[in-house]
Amino acid sequence: MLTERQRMILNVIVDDYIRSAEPVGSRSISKRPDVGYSPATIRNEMADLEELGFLEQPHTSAGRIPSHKGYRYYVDHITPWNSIAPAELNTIRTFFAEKLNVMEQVIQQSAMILSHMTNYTSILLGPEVFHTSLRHFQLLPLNETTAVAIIVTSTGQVENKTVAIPPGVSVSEMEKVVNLLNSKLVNVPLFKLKSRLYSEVAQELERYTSHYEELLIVLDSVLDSEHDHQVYLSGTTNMLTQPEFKDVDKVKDILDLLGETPTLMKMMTPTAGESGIQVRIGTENDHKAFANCSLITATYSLEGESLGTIGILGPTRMEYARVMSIMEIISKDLTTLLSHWYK
Amino acid sequence: MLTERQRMILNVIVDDYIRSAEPVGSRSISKRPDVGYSPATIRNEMADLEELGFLEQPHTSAGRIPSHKGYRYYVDHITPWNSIAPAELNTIRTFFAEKLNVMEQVIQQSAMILSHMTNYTSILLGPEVFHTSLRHFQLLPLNETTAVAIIVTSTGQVENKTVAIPPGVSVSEMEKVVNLLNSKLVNVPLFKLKSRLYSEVAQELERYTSHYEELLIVLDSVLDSEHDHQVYLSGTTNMLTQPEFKDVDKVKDILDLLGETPTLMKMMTPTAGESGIQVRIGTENDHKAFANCSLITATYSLEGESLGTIGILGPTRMEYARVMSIMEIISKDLTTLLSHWYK
DNA sequence: CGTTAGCACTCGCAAGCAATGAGTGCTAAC
DNA sequence: GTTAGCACTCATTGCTTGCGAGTGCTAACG
Repeated sequence: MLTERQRMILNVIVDDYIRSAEPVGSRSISKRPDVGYSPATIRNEMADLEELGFLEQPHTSAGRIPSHKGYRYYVDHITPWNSIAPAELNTIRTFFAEKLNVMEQVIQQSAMILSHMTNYTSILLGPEVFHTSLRHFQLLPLNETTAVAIIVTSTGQVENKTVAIPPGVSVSEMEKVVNLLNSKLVNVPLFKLKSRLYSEVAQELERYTSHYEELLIVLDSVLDSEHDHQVYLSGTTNMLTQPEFKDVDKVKDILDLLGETPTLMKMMTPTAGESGIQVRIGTENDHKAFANCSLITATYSLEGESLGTIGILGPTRMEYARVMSIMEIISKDLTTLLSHWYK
Repeated sequence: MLTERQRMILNVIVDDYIRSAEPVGSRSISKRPDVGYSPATIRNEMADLEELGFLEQPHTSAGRIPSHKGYRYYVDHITPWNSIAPAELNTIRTFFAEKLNVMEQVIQQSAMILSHMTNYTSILLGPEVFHTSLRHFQLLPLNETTAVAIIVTSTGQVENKTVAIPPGVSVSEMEKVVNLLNSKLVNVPLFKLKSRLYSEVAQELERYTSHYEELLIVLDSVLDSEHDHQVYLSGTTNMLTQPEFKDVDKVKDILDLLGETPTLMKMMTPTAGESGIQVRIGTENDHKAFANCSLITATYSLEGESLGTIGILGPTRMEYARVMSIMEIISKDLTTLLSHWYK
């Protein structure tokens, strides 16, 4: 569809624009040592590329900038992802060599590394509910009226919730309930807990205690605990350093959106069947606030099943090659780290 | 020091500037129905006020704006904190009437209410370590090599940490250790835990187990767990809506600072001996990034001892009266909520 | 003597305008 | 097919000008 020369020119334009954030003119392209054509020739090709929809002109008499389609082509044809210095690779490697034994810490630190290395905003999604099951359930009384319910998951995460003890329920009664839950619900995936509570536990519970209904309500609320505050952000203010976001209003929309955990989760949840590194350019993100942003995501996994997602959000004018290499490395390293842990 | 009329004029100027964010001229003051003087008279007074350091002129031939000293005077002489609508009061009251039984949730929600009602940024400091003690300690084995240590505090907070089990330690040994810790350390303030571990527990531990040293290292790291990730932010992007921060560079510094938890903690920790509502205007905050911001803080307490701090960060041109009323109410309500809980 | 009217003066700001220059499209020549 | 040349476009810059909001000062007024 595109001639070799057109591809080359498109590449140069995207690269240049990523660097400078300014429209690229024919003259500056022609002056590059690896381009052997005069400005006029370049101009002809650029006109063609614009007609094909790969380039845009902010206004007549300005240079060209890549269109979304142009970025898309560029991204789809990035060849060998060089563009990452050995020193940087080393940063990553030494990080993962460190002894980190809390999942949450690993994720958090990974987010920081990502945003620092790229100068964009990083969004990490923790291990997902779907692949995590209950390992242990516990209830610790605090005083006569309240207790802490503790849920330990198969990935070692611990969630807790303070609950009110229904009046009249004795300690031994509570113990029985806890034992019942552990025998019935261990190894059940988290997202199935609530349905299992009703299908398997409820009847038996009725036999154990007279406070059947109150207890069921409490247990329901415990198992309901949101397993979704597991979105980690880092480098949000990096957005502000990008020249395209010097307009405060635009950036506010973006930052506001970054504050909405549920939205982020939806955005970062991989579409079924897709794996590897995903790039969503500009309006391909279905949020209007991200119309001028690109989101690059990758998944990390355990035993072939994807556990979570790492993502980088930046302007459409993003250093795709570089970011994609970094993501590739980090997602792989996360995967191996996890498999070492749980083997 | 100031005449009645000067005070009145200063008040009008501050009020006006808070509303409009634009320098206030003599004419507009004179036109207010409650001001019975001509622009010329006002001008004379304004010249005096400027000489005294209460007002500033951005440039000749512009109106006046309050200086830091002017704000300070204004704040110190705010009289009846009216300025809060019954409907708003109701919002707060119904919020605190809701059944909230997790400390963390209360704090988080309070942060949201504060930022929503004021349209500024709210910073909340959770209950401090100093007034919290250990209620319960627990160790849950995950598999042969790792376990989750769980610490429940007297305020109902639960912290957990994954630790490696020293090889060779049996389950019964672990249980003994846990029992020992509970008998020795319950009701000890969190910040004393580590010293008590060595002074009271260590010797006895040596008699119980042959893995004395390894276990001590593990326990040390467990009790070390940072109790400091308890700064809650809400409405950070509200900063962006203020006209004085339409310059992205300034706002970036502020947002960056807001991301630094330790700095925030330091800033929000009340200076000894001070209580009630504190206002720090402009450069009174010792961070250069906050030179154009004001920080209003209040503490909430339990049984007379202050537990934590709530704060609002906004531009120096802040609705002091309004914000201070809201803070007053919320800090009091937080205090009563807590005392109801723990009584 | 405090207050006010009047007036000259300052100065930021917006509008208008010309010069600049980067960049284009087109045509004709190589 | 490539390139040199040229007329044209248009955002940006710098400059001038006029406007108006606001001041400070002086003199007059009750």
